[in-house]
Amino acid sequence: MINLTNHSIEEKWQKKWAESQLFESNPDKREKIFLTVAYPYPSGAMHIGHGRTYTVPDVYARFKRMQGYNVLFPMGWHVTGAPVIGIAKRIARKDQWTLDIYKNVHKVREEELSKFTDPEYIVKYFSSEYHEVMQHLGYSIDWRREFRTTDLHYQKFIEWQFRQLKSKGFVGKGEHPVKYCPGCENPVGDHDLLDGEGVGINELTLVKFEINSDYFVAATFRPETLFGATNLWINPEEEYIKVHINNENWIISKKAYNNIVHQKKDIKVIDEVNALEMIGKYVKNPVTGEEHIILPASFVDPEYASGVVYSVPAHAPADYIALNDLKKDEKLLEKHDLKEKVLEIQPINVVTLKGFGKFPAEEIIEKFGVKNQKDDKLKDATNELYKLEHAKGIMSEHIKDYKDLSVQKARDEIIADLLESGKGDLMHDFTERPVICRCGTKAVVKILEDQWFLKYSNEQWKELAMDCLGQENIVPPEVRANFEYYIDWLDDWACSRRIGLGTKLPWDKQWLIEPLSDSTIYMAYYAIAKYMKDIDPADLNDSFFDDVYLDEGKYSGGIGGELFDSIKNEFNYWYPLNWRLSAKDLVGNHLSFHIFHHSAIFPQKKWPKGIVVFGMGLLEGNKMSSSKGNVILLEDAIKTHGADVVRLFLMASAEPWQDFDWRENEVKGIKRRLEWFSEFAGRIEEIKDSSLSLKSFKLGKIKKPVNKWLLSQVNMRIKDATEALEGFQTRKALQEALFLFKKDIDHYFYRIEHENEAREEISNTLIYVLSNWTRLMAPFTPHTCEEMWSKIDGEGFVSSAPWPEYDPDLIDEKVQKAEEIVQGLASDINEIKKIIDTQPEKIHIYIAPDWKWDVFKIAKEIGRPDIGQIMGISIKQNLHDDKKEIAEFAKKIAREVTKTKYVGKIDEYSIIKDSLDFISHEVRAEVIVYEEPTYDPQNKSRNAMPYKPAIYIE
RNA sequence: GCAGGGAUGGUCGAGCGGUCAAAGGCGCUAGGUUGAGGGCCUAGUGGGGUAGUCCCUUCGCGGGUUCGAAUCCCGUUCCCUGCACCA
Repeated sequence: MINLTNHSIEEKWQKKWAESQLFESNPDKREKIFLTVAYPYPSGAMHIGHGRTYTVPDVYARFKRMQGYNVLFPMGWHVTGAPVIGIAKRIARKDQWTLDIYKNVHKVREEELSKFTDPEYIVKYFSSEYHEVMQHLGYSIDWRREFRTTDLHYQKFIEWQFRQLKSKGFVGKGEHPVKYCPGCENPVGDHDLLDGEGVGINELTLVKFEINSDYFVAATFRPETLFGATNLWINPEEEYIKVHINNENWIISKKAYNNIVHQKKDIKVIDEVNALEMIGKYVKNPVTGEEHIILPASFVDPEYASGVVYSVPAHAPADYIALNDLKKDEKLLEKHDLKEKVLEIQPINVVTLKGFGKFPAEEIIEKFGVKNQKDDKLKDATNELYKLEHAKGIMSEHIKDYKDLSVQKARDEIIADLLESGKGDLMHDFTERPVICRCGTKAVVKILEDQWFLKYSNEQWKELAMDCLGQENIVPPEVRANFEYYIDWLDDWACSRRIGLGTKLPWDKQWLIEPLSDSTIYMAYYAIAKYMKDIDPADLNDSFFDDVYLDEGKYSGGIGGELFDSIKNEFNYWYPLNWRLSAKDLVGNHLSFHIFHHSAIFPQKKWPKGIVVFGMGLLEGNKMSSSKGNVILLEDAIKTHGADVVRLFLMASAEPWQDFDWRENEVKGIKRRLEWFSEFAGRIEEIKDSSLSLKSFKLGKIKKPVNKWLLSQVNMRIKDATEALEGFQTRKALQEALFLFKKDIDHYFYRIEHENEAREEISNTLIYVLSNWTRLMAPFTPHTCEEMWSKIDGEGFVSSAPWPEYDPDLIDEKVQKAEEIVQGLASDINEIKKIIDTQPEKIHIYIAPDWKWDVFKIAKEIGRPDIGQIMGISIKQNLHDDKKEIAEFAKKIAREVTKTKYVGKIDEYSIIKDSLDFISHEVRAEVIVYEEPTYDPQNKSRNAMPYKPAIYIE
């Protein structure tokens, strides 16, 4: 047995692999496979969740290598991006929470932690840690190609990539809303927030209601309801102001100005407005031309949007109830002298909604039991109605320009119309509040101007991307629909950033290239990365990349011709990429970008060939999360369980695209299974009574059914495991190659326990099994398998041994069925024994006569439980004299036959005869099998059926 | 709301027209092995019945197609994931 937590064995093989340069892949005559997995963003320690991500490609790479392919599996470090900047700042600020996480979860030593005020240091620290852990796990990575995305060479590559995209017209300039902290004067990401994580940004429509050549500007999510407006709402307890913008004066709340000022150019405050005085005045509806009164409402949030709302009591529960509240509020009405004007306001229907009357707002308020405008249930009622009308609403008959349109469609058209006619505008606000920066300042939505975009909205580009996707293999196939959806849906993507590490936009150096955009075609960089250490970045001009990657133009620069040629050859050998592996949640951006960028830059023959998508990791049923401390570090897991156990568990507990759950208990189970496997050779030696060697081993002729059975099983497992691995189904492959296989072998050992003859045939069978099994397991547990392989004199490394190929001639359904018959017979006898509750001395077994086999075959060919037809054909063929018996039998098997797998006639007599020792032992009695029922006092033999011999116990 | 995926026995999870009372793991029960324990091996793990290989109920819920459905179709309820500037 191999001690799995004896790390010297792991180290020994890792060292030998490195010394023999086994995984350093160079172009040669063989067929190649190039696979990459998303390079990590090393802002923390590597935990078991990451472990699965990187073990899958390693297993596949090892598998393909054994199949004879030239496999390239490289690794790099994605250190561009903003998060580490925030982390470094927080460490510098001695933020306790951050310090705790890094000390206790990421297990960074005190003296190292003090250097973490430098973001570059953080990524360097963790990328070397990742590197080490990956080596400890025995990954078959070609480390000569390792790089960081801040390397000067890489930056040259990215600059080229972006100039390419720009020259093709796929990069454009525009504006874009972001979360922004006025205090820090910087855009903020989720990790920079104290509160408001995951909050989105909504677009609202601004509608201009004229009053004395100025405009009250109301914000709405539902501009299609403008036709049902009855009045305007403002909050009389808040301050309102007049601002000047685009030669217009807008009236909005003072607090709203603090947001809008970040979104509109050339906007300035020109006057204060007395809100109370405005109450009772009239504004003009820009689409209907009607006059609406301005009324007071406490529900109007002065901080949200513009602080002005127009009222649609027919469809907005808040408006409806605020109007009712006001109608009842004698004091307030009196105060503003509004009584008559308010009482005459009636809701106006705009949207027709099946199942509702003219005023759905009224109905939904009753349904939810909302009491007044301060009731919490108001929000639920509003959401409910909003959803219903959005999904199923139709514009009513009397809305002349938009009638019969769906609400969704009408809304889009109205927004476009308002913008075009200058009667409306757009603004943004958060979906939820509050959103607070870690510095304590309230964040706002800011429109960044001069922002650069990747124009994923470009139709030609989308088409290219679709074409590229169309020729790729997607694993699992269900996510293809996802890709199609996202490629269609993706809009322009802001690809420039103000803060973070990364490459500067080559033509506009104030911007950094955003990290999801500088990691889309870097697989092409791996192909050339191993040459970079001897190359001056200055020699990597655009002509270099044009020539190497696109075979366009001619390189002019300092790199020598011979060297240049091998770089170019190397790329053309490895590209296109065969497999790209990444996480499920990146389908909508990173992986789609990968497709977009390849299709834009590379000719079709260099387009990627396949994508594999990963699920998430759970820890004892809970989501793994470094920030919550709910992780196990890989390094720790390796120390306690051993590298192979960790690998095995990660591969066996779920398919790559499913979520896996790290349960300590099950990990221990896996460990025992692997120990069992590593003991296997020892058990064979015990049986053989001498040491094993694969040198000069030959299987020889196998005669015994049980040995044939095992050979059949082995070959079936090889076949199934290989097919599973071809499709990245590591779990299924291991079910076959380890768990079910182990059951076969348990069964086999149990079966031959009382076998004293044919020891040589048995040990030969077992050595055959061992040789195949060790190779079958090698991609999963390479250290254990190398150790076993060397102990049995396998040739070279098992890592480069030929992958076992199944022998179709050895997979024999009849042999498998025969074993089933023996098993079934023993358990049937035991069942009957239990029922009659005696300890018999003799058991007689009768097999089905030939005519029953014939009838059975006929029944099988008919395929349906049609007794008449079975009998008809059987009688016509004159299979048996006694028609009554045929009838009886036909009736019995009619239904049975649809449930039984028919593999042809089996010589049951010799099968059972060969297994008499085993059956006798199982049933603890003497067993006699008859070819003909020469002794059958109770006429039990008539019960015999194909695959089900009859039994008589006495 | 939009898109995608899912609901299987105590639990995790295969199966995706007949070989399905439904693989395998874990858990539980019994037996064997062991100095005890662990481990390992064997058997059982929805209910009932019988000299037998059978019957009944079950794969979210309700219908349907079929000689036959966990598997196909329709409806319905519930759950998970993503929806962007975050790697």
